[in-house]
Amino acid sequence: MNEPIRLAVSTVILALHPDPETGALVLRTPLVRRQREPFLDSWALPGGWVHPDESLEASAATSLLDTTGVRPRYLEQLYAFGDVDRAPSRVVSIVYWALVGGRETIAVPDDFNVRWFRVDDRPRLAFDHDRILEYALWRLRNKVSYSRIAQGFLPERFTLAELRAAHEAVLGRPLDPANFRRQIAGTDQVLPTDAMSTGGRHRPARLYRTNPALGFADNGPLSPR
Amino acid sequence: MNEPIRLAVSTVILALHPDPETGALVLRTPLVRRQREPFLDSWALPGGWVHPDESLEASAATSLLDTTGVRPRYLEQLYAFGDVDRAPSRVVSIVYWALVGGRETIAVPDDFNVRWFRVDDRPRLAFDHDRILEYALWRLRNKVSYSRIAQGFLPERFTLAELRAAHEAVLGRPLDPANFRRQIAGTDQVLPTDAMSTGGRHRPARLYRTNPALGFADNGPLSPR
DNA sequence: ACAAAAGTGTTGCGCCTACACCCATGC
DNA sequence: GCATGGGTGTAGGCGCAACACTTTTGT
Repeated sequence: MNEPIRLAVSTVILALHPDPETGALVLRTPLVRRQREPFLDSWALPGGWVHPDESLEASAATSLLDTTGVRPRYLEQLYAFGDVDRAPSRVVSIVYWALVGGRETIAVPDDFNVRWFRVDDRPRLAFDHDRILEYALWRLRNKVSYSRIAQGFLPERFTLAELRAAHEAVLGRPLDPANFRRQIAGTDQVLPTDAMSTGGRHRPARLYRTNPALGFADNGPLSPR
Repeated sequence: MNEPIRLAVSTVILALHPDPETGALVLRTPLVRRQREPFLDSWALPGGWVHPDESLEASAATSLLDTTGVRPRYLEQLYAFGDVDRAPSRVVSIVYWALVGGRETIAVPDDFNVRWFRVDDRPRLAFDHDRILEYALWRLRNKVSYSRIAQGFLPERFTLAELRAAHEAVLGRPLDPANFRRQIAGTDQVLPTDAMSTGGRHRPARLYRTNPALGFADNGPLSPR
C-alpha cells in the first residue's frame, strides 16, 4: 500500500498556424491519444515518466521532440500538479509549456495518435489536463504583454506586422499598428535588418530579427541551466 | 541502480520582524540545522518527504507548521527543482513560499535546530537552497509591486503607514507616503474601519483591514483548491 | 509652542491611445 | 490611378512622482 509516488512530465506545446480558410493565425497544440485506461482513447497532453538520469527540463524536451519532431524556441516550467486524486494512482506531474515555430510544425505528425487542435476548439482532455492547458494559456497571454515571448512563434526574420499578428492571435484582439510599432521598434528587443519583405501588393516592410543578447523572458535568478 | 526518484517539499517561510535596535522591519526566514550528511550541521530550508496520501500543498503546510508553529497567511508554489546532481541521490523538490504574520512568530522556535535569519545576512545554505531562496525573494519583490501580497505580513488591522513599511522593507527603498496612500486607499484592496491607531505622539491614523472578498494575488485559473 | 506623522492638493512629465496623414509598392 | 499595408506625426488623457501644505495628536 505504500507505493512510491511516480513522477511524470507533461508539456503544453503551442504554435501559431495560419487558418487554411481565413489565413488568420490560430493557436494550436498537439495532443496524444491515450492507448490505455484510464481515459482510453481520450486526448491528453504529451508527456512521460521522468527518468532517474534525466533532469525535468530534459524530460520535457524529450517528450516534446517525440511528439512534434521539433525543438522548442522557448521552454518554461509551468507548475507541479500533485493532488492526491488527480489520477487513479498517485502521480505528480511537472508541467512545462513550450513555444515552437509555426513553419517547422506545419508538416509534422497529424495522424491517428497525435493531432494538432485549435486551443479554442478542442475535445475534453483526460485527467486534469483541461485545467492545465487553461493555465498555460493564461500564462502565455499574460507573458505576451510584458515580454518578448511572442517572438518564439516566428521564424528568424519577420516583419513587425507578423509580430503584431502573433500578439493579436494570442490576445484575441486587434492592436493599433502604429502604436505597436513604436512599442516594439523603439526598444532593443528586435533588431532591424537590411532586408525587406517584398511581394505583397503594397509598400515593402522591413525585416527584423530577435535580439540574441536578450532572452524571451526574464526568469530572474533562474537561468535556463 | 534504478531506484525511484524521491519527492520532497521545501518551503521558504518569510516574515517581517522589527529590528531590535532600529525598529525597522527586516525580512526574516526560519532555517533548520541538518542532522545528517550531506551538509551535516549546515542550515537548510524546512521541508520533508511527500507522503502518498498528502497533496503537495498540504505537505508544504505541514512542514511549515512543524517549523514555525503557525499557519501561513499566504502559500504559493514557487518552483520544482529537479536537476540530477542537486543532491547525492535523485531528489525532486517542489518548493513553496509562504508569508506569516510577524507577531505570531516573534516568540516561536529559535533554538539550536531552528533559527530565524535575516535574509540579507544568512549563512551559506545546504544543497541549492541559496538559489531557491534568492528566487523566492525575487518573486516576492515582484509580486509586492503588483498585488496585495504585502498584507500577508500584517495583523488583521493595520495603518497605511504599517502597510507602507512592509512594502519598503521588501523593496528596500522608501516610498512616498502621499502617493502610496492614494495607490492603496483609492482602490478596494483595503477597507477602512472606524477604529484609529492611538498612542503615537502624532495625529492618530485610521486602521484598515484587508478586503476579504479579494485574494492576496491573482493566480489565474489556479484556484487554491 | 513644537515635533512628528496623518492626510490633502497641485503641478509637471511621460506614456499610451486614437486617429490623421504621407509613402511605396502591385495591379 | 487605386487599393493596400508600411510607416510617421500629433493631440488628449491618464497615471504617477515630487513636493508643498494643512491637520491632529503627544509632550
